[in-house]
Amino acid sequence: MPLLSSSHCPFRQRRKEARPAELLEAALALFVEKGFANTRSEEVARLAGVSKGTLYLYFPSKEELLKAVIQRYLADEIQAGVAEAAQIDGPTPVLMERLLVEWWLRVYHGGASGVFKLVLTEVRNFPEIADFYLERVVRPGNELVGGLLRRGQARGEFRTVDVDAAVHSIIMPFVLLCVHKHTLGACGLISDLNADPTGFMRAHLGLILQGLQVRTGEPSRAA
Amino acid sequence: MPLLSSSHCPFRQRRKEARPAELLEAALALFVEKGFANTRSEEVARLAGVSKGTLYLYFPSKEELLKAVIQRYLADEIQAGVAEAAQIDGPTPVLMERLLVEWWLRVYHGGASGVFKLVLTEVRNFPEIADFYLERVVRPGNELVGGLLRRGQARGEFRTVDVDAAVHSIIMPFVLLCVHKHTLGACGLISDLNADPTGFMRAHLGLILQGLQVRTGEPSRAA
Amino acid sequence: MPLLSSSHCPFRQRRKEARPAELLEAALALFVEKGFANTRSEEVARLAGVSKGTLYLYFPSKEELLKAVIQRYLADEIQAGVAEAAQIDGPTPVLMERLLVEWWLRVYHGGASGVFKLVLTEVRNFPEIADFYLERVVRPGNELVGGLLRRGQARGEFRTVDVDAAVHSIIMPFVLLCVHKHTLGACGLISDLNADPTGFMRAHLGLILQGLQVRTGEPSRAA
Amino acid sequence: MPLLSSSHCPFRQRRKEARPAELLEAALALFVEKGFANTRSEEVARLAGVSKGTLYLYFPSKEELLKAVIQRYLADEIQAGVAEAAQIDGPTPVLMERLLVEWWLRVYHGGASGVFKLVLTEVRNFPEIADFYLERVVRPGNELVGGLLRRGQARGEFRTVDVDAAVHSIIMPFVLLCVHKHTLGACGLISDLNADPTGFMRAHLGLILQGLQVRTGEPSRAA
DNA sequence: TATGAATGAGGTTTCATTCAT
DNA sequence: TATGAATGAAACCTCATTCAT
Repeated sequence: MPLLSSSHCPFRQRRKEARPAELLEAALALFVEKGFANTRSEEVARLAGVSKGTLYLYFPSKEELLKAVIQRYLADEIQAGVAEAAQIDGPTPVLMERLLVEWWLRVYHGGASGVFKLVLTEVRNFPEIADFYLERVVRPGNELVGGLLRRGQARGEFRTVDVDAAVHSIIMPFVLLCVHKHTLGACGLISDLNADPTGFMRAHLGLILQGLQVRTGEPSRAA
Repeated sequence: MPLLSSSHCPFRQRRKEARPAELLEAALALFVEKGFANTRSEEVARLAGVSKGTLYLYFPSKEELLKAVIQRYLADEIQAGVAEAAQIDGPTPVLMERLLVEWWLRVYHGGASGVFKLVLTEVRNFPEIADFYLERVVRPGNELVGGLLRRGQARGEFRTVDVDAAVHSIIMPFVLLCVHKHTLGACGLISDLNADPTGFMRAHLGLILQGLQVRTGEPSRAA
Repeated sequence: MPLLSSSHCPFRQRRKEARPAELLEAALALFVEKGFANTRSEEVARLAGVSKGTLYLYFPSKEELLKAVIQRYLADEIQAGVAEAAQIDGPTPVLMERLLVEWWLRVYHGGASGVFKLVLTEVRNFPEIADFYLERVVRPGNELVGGLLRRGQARGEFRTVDVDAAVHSIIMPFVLLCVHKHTLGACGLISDLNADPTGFMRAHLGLILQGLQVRTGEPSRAA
Repeated sequence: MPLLSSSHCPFRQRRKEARPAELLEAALALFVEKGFANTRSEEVARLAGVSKGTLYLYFPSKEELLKAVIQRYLADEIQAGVAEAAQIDGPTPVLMERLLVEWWLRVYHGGASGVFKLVLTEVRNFPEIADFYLERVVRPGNELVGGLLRRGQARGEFRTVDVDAAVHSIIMPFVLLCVHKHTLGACGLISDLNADPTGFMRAHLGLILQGLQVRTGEPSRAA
């Protein structure tokens, strides 16, 4: 990022560089809340504190703005999680608990949370989103969790299961939790779920980890 | 005087009674595929084989059509599942496997499948949908699965777990599987998941059921 | 009117012959109340107790229905007034008072009243109406009142005035009173005027008749 | 930063300020000519030299445009008349002749003329118009003329009559003259009336003033 | 760089009229 | 004769996008 770019007029310069981020933030909030088609581009501009025309200086169309929002808010968080995963060590169940719950809580409370709803809502209309989402979100996510599962199996900590299916069993509730936050949860309902996301995440992972335990008398893969 | 007016026109009469269902079917397909806002009401009419104006003879507005679609396609399937659950008996794990997988496969392959996407997509714009969805879908569903879990715990088949959380651990992947069918799955991607939904459902439930098993040495609630 | 026309099926026959009148009555009420463009042809049919299609068996279009309404409800009343005028005799001021007030009260309380509003409202859109209205309403009316004025002048009862202008001075408030009944008067307002139309008519004619009196010292035409 | 934004665009600025008046003028002409319901909002825009969308930048709906037209074109003229009346003095009959005929000729030839037709045509559909019309037009008008009548009676110039009724006898032909200008008069007919409005107004007022004269031998109120 | 006035394609909805029964 | 389901032209209004300033 050009933190110290071209020099004249420092104030406008700073604004100019901040604009895209401000517009993306406004767009994320509104697209998630009202849906892409129901958000007027002027609303995005106003929420970002600029005028309609200015939006088009930074993004060529509303559709490109949508894509930019998704890219911006998903890639970061996912990559952070993957990077984190590479750095820690210890018994896999403990590791999974620490890594997944902590990571996903950041996702849940951060900007990326709403993007899950946005992607589900808009992929059919903008199929390019699918490619990006699969490449940058689904695949790294699956590999991260799948890697942990295989690690646990290799170390004899987990019993032998269909890794791909288990990955989905683990991740899907996490994803849907985010989606609910911005759909039913935003209507003042389903309070039990979104009232205590941490509690649910822990309970969910606890259930799954027990499901992965090596059953007595059953030879684990590592044995 | 048309003394027989109530049935004086067999062909048109039959059409008149068939229209609403035909329109709802067309609306479901298009709303799920393209989103509510991106579907022109004329498209719905054409797909149902009638003209723009005819749609408005049966539904007062596009918005009411949406609500009718959701009501029509969800209530049926859910109630069928609940009714089924009341009639069978046997060991709870077997029962869960049979009931949930069979039932949900019908949901997955039937019309209700797309409604999950539709609800997630549109609740924020039409909050009345939330009430209906919670009352008719979320609550009965949670009670069905929660009842099975408590039954298993009471019979000493399952260990003691947070029932509400476990319900979500079980159901959420089933729901998201339906949503994926109509989002990423419809983009020709994520073939592993939507290529073999039965396989995933079985694997998922297998993992969960093992997670619910009474651990050796741990006193179950029933013991 | 064919009161005893073709013989079979007396009930339907009677209905069939009553239909046009019933439709005209319904149309008058609705056109006056809501305006021509804001009245749906189905509403007219329903108020007349028939279905949409039946209306078109009797009138080829909504526009023709409008014209028929105006013709039907104006011609009668006006001609009645003219006919009446020819039959009475006596001092012209007394005659005018009797004739005009009585006649116009019938108009005011009858169906023709609303047609004045209807004509003012719709002539610009259907200029054929103007011809009919002028020929059948304006001209006979003017001639009736003008005739009375000239009769009074000839008999030395009225001073010499511009007859055409005086005709309008006399008639216009009568016409506007009818219009008000269906416009401002129908909004629950201007109660003083429409609360006592007879009172106003008498007072108005009284003022005019005094205005027509032969001034002392001024030679009347008859002298 | 656009520090001078409030005036940074002289040409467009001037247009922006001129637009509402231009749109109101176009709307008046078309609404009076074709009726409110028969005038497409795009026609109004085109006549004002702008596009459909621009109209909606200045008026939120066609209905609001109608109300704005009525307010704009009536209030001005009426208030001008009232203001004028307060400033002159002399014998009441002379005063009435001068004031009413001059004032009303301005109304007749100005924009307000058509609004009378518009109000009569549309009050039933938009009852809010009635309140405004009564408050701003009917009441001031009645008070103006009523005041003159009472002044004349107090000064012994007029005989005792029902003031309210006389007010209507005076005003109604003036109003209907305006209405005729835009209805029958616009169809190329009734030429005698609208060919010489001044003549009619004078003749009408002359007749009324004679009707108000103190009759010989009758004690006037002032005597 | 930033603005916001202007555009016009496009969407929802209405309703006069037709026609099979 | 009477019905009312069906049609589709036409109206209102929105909003993404442009461009003069």
